[in-house]
Amino acid sequence: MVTIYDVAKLAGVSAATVSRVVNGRSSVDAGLAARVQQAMAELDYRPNAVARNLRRQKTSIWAVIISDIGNPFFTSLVRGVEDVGQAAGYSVVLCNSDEDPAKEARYVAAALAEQMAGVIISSTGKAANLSRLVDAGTPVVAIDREVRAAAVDTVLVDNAHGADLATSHLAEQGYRRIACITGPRRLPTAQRRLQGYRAALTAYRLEPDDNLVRYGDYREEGGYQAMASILDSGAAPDAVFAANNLMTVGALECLVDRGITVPAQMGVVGFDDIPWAHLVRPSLSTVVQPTYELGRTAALLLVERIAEPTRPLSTVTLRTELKIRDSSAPREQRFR
Amino acid sequence: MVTIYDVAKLAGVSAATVSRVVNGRSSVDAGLAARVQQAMAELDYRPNAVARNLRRQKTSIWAVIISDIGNPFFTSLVRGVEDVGQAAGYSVVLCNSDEDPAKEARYVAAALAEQMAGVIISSTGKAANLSRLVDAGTPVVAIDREVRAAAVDTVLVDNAHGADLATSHLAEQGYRRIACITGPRRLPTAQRRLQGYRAALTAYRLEPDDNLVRYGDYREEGGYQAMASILDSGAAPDAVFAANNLMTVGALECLVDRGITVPAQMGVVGFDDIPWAHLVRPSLSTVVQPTYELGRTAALLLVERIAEPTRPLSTVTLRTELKIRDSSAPREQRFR
DNA sequence: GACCCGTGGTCACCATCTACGACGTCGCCA
DNA sequence: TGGCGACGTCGTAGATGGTGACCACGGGTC
Repeated sequence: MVTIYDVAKLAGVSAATVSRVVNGRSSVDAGLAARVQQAMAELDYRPNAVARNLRRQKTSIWAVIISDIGNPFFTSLVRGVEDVGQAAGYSVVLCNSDEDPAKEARYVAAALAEQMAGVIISSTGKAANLSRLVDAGTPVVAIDREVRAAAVDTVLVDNAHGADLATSHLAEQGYRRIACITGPRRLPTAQRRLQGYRAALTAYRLEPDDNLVRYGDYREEGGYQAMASILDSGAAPDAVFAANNLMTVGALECLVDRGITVPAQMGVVGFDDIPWAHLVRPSLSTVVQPTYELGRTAALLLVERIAEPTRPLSTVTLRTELKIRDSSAPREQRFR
Repeated sequence: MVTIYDVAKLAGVSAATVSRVVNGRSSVDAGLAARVQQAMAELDYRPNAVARNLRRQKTSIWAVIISDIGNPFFTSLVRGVEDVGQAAGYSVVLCNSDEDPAKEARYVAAALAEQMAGVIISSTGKAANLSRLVDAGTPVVAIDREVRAAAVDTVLVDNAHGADLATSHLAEQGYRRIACITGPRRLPTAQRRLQGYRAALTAYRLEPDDNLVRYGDYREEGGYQAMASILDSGAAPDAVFAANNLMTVGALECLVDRGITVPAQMGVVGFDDIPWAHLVRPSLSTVVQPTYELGRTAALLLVERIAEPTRPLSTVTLRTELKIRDSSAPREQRFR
């Protein structure tokens, strides 16, 4: 490995001068600087980031800890983070916790041990993981999922409102027995989306029925199971609102398997878009989240938090939007 | 930050002893070890990985550099890498090059500077990036895409064979004017898949026609454009083989927009599965790659390479499999 | 009494950064 | 013109946290 001393020796200066040239922090005589530059080029010198990190007590890497790499929700979110991060001089690496608090804890520990410059995290819900970062002084931004017990900047979408939109839309289309498949109980997004669903029922004077509600796991399998369970319960839904994209897919699969046609026999609206939603037949109505913007916003917050660690906490809530496609076609056209 | 010295002072031992307890390398008296453990717990001591990395001259992190985080192909591949990596004591972080050699170079530079323990990379094609890693002694495994000019272990799928399978299948189903949308010219996977397509044409005595071939960008947009271009050229295809999943989706969209029905007017087979392929109507026939296994195999090779840096290079080629669904239904049923 | 082994401390080292001080030059003023 | 202060530039030295080679010590064994 070529070190700063090798460069210094070749250029006939001290290591400190080479360091100054590399970092451009302090003024160095132009002639000397040129000699150093040449020596660096000649030796193909690359500063050792590990040593630099140790000395500076921080790195120039951000960790983005996401809860499910298989969920396309995160891909454009990550792009948003990356674009801002790169522009600000950071490398962005991704860690996949797979909804497993233990795996999340591992990555949090790694981020701490490696002294990452910042962390953006979609938490599995364990506040302790976040607090550990905050206590160590690592700048953190929570994304998609708020963590009440931890004092961190947060970027959310208006989950309740989006769910309300979706459910209201179904109600307006004439559906009367609207089921809801929400996410894991412990996740605030699941709670909020359920709230929004219930608010819409109330607004449209539809009878709430616990037999129409299930808690899934935010994955395809869970959506399938929940849909099957609702159907088997005899609750006789005529529509379903699924609280995330993968569960919507799972629910659809279940409906296909049971020979239930959408939307003729069952209206469907999902929360969060899926790629190729328009290729799926029938095309899926969904609550669309501004995923890229979510990532961007989180990254901007992180930049600000790094620049000013003591600034007051902020929570940014972004708007969702209902995208109406075929799976929630008006019921009255067929049955009234 | 709690350092090893703080722990040492509290436990009344030297820092070296604490280090020994932490790493369990050398024998330490049980009583002392217990005191050290207690002191560590009391202070919530976490070893500084940066300092350790500097001293040891390597980290315990793997970087997986992928070319498109939006492509679901990579998600299960990454899971395969992670499962093996975690088991072997490594943390796995993801870097997204977005098919941009400059971004790839950035991440390679970061992996070098941070002295990553190993790198698994799906290269954009710039051999220089790989060689830089190899020259610096970083263990590297190329995945999905071979890089001829670089001396690295490689894990591939039988691209030509898979493309041959897909094209032959279309031919057997009675399609005669089979188009091909392959990937960027510079990528070996694109070349191999085109080879396989041509081999199948030859085998079935179908006339090759350059008007039926396009080079896309492995993204949705490129698939759309390529499909449109083929249709506009007057080449009159009756089927199309698209050389990756996202381009297949793009091609389908184009067909939908033009009112061309699949498979009645156009048979379609894609390379690499997409999630929810069975929900898309018509359901998509695809060449399925063993993505999880790809990741797993690459990770295992990396482990071996780390253990034995001088072992001879190996290339593992995994089998693909044709999954027949509705988009390639027999042509003769309708037209003969 | 010599040797060995288990145990634990000392110290050099990893590559880089930076506070501090030294040195030289320049300008200003007497 | 000489002296002094200011400033720019550069080197020295210590610091960053942890590791491991080496050494010292003490007790046991032959």
